[in-house]
Amino acid sequence: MKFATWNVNSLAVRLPQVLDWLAQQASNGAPVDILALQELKMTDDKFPAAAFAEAGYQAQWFGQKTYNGVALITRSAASEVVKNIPGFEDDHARVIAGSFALPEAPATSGATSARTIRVIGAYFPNGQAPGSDKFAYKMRWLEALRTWVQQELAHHPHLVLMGDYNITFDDADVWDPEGMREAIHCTTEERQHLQALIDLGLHDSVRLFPQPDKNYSWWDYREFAFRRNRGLRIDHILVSSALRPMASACAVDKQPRKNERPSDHAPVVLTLG
DNA sequence: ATGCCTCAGCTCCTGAGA
Repeated sequence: MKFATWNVNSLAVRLPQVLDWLAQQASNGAPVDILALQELKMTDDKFPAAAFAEAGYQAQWFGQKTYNGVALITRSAASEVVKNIPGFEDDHARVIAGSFALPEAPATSGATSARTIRVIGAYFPNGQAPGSDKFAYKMRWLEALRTWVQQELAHHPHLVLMGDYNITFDDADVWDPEGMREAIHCTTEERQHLQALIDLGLHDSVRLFPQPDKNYSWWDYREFAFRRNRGLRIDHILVSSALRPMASACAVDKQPRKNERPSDHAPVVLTLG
């Protein structure tokens, strides 16, 4: 079972690249089962559901004009779909969650929660700069997310939280750690929130496996940052402790960043089983 | 360089991204 997250920076612009990438993944033997998209930048009525259906995918989406917007593109049907963090007032479309059948679940337990996987796709706030109103919103959002994910984990031991976190774990995720010391995406406060998610019993999938040096998921469009590999690792797939033993591979796929007119983010891909 | 690139929108500039 294959999971992926990709901030596409406008689905209207990137749709052909997403469809090509899904087709290419399938032709390589293992199709993506669940793809979380961020930054759709479109209203719900503009979502290209028919194009995904033609490619063999169902979709759940939560759009917004100009900014934000998230979706789950999936081979099987979603249930228990939730949009945004319950109880947290938010003008932004940043979260979409769904439950899916888990084929690899242990046969010993008959509980529904053991046979389903809970998937949360999220576009974490950027935060702009420490001390700004947007940073304060990011902190409030992170606090609400943690509280909700804790509740979700209690009901769904098999849980994946993936998306554009807009937070680096540590200096290894930053091309210039000294230059970006306590800058946005790298502050102690943001990293404490990320650690608080880990402390709920989640694991950074990428770090479960050997990775290349300077392993990033986002590169600025400017200054030839991708060519120089001046990037950040801010897109993450966190898996719960119950799922961790099933993880067999996880990596950033840099190939789509080499496309003509690419997103500034590359997809991260996790294989379970 | 409070810029550099890219995208959306009340589009020939501005806000936002990260």
